[in-house]
Amino acid sequence: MPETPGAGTDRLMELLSVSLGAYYGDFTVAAAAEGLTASQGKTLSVLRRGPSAMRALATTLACDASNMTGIIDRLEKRSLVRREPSPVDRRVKNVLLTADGERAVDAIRAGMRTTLAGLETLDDADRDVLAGLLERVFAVPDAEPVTGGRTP
Amino acid sequence: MPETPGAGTDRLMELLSVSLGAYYGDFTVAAAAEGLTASQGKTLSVLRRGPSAMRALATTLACDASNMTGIIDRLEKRSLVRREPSPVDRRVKNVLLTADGERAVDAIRAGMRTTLAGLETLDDADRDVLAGLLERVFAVPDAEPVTGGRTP
DNA sequence: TATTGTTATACTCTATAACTATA
DNA sequence: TATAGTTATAGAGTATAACAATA
Repeated sequence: MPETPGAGTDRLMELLSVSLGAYYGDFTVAAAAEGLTASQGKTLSVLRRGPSAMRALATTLACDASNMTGIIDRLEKRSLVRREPSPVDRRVKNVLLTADGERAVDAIRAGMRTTLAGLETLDDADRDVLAGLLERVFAVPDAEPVTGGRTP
Repeated sequence: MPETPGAGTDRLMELLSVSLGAYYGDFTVAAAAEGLTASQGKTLSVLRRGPSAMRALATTLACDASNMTGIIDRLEKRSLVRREPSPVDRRVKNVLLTADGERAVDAIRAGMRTTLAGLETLDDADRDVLAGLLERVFAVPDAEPVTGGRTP
């Protein structure tokens, strides 16, 4: 039972700030090597998981829907993504990655050498532990208490 | 001995990407609550560790020196930072946080409720483990092999 | 000569508001 | 009426190139 909630939190917040800052810097440099901005790279990364409507994309990227138009415009001009009208709702447009877009995402990931090198220093067990902790802290692990579940 | 280097790396990279997105989103919202952009908030956070010359600040924030002029201009206009000529080199200007600037940084950190809540789910032991792993992966643990060090 | 900070420029990102075409 | 995507606009971030002051 931690007596002082938030006691060791300050140090971890600082460490997260530095760590994720390093990750973000690495990502930005790798994206720039492909001639892409961080936002463009992030957009492509999200689309790597599958097609998405403009609105959903904006929600995922936590930006206003009006931004997506410009970002997707520029990516489409470079043939990295493609807009496609939804078959079920004529208002929505789905965005999908082209083959070139997939290649770009992979190139960015492969170009994150600092981060990759850092991860290589961990063995499989450590990776599992880190993954588990990150999931608990950030993935908000279906935190809702199951209806009717026990509350000791 | 990991037979397949990079095997479990993909999943971790994906997880880091999601974690960073969550952290950064939380930070951006908390900064916006103070009327600050993410870049401004990041700049203030860096200055929380101590004063810094314009050039050093740009290096830390991984952006061009010319950007800092505008960012610091806007922060200074709001009395969150102050420029001060260096006593030792008349070319350099040191930037320091004002009392209001310190308050703003603290408010941002306190406003990152999602991240703080996530960290609260960890007990002290877990926090130590996470901190240790992050340091190993990102802090670039003086990776250079000590000259003359053993290479088993 | 090299470096620090700044300016000028151009492009991208970002949110707000208003518009259109659907639903 | 409500929603998806777009446009217009304005402010902020970003890199490049050029500059003055200083080292």
